[in-house]
Amino acid sequence: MLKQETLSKNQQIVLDYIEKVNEPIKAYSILHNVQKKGIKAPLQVYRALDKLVEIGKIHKIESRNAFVACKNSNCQISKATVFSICESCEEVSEISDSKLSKYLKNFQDKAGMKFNKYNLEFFGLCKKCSVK
Amino acid sequence: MLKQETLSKNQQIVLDYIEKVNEPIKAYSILHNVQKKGIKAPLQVYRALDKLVEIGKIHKIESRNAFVACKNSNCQISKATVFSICESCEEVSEISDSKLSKYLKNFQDKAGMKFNKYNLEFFGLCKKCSVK
DNA sequence: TTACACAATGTTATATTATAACAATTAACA
DNA sequence: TGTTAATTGTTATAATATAACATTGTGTAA
Ligand SMILES: [Zn+2]
Ligand SMILES: [Zn+2]
Ligand SMILES: [Zn+2]
Ligand SMILES: [Zn+2]
Repeated sequence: MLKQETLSKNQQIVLDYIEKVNEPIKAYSILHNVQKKGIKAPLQVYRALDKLVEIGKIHKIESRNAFVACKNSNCQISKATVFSICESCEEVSEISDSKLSKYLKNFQDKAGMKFNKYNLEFFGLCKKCSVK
Repeated sequence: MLKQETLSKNQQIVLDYIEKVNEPIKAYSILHNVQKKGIKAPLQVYRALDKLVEIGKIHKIESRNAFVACKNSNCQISKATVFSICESCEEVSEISDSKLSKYLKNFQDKAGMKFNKYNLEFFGLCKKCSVK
């Protein structure tokens, strides 16, 4: 079987919603908001989320247990993610910095581990919250 | 009041256990293992964990919801953490690489955010699991 | 076309992780 | 000593995530 190129019904419903809200959102919040589309149980959401993360359409913000759509068309594999998170307003942005990416991709630890993935989360204050 | 320099009873019990096991461990696993010391409820564990994270004695591995003792005497503030995680055996190590630290500390994103903290998790296969 | 394999779905129940709320106690300090 | 903040104890509950199993859909190949 060829690799799936179209999303299934539930996957599409969940992705549509995540792309619409355009900010990190939690699984149960997704559930509440797609119930009118026929998705009834947490598992249906989590399964869709798993798949969408796997194919890089969305990312999980680990420190927040939240999911956000990928806006970075070139990270379709979800293997190298960098986010900035405002600790005041919780605004999250995906950072796309080729120099940083290259640096991290090539990073070698002393124990000789073979890395195939990383996730970096920066925390601080966004511009708006800095001036408050 | 001066900044606390000694740990409270529950904080010390939890820290002792985390340092003893010397690998990432989950909150409820800690709970089960310190019940003989008189800690009875999840909240007692979580409160101790919060404090220990805050003062940098332990770190949270966000992608695993687990906690590990800090072995890196110079990151007493828990504001700049880097881990390698083996996706096969789940071994976790704290990476201390001054060049990487400096690079990340000085990283500036395009939106002008002021960062005061970061957490980086690398995923891959450790040496042992690579040869399997 | 039929049979197969696999992906996706539906559903119920349950496991795991974490916090709310409130009362009581202890420790630091002016 | 009186005041404040930190810590503890306790019960209940919220929030996040998965197990298990039956069913349906979909692409592939005999
Ligand atoms: Zn992305
Ligand atoms: Zn902000
Ligand atoms: Zn550390
Ligand atoms: Zn390993």
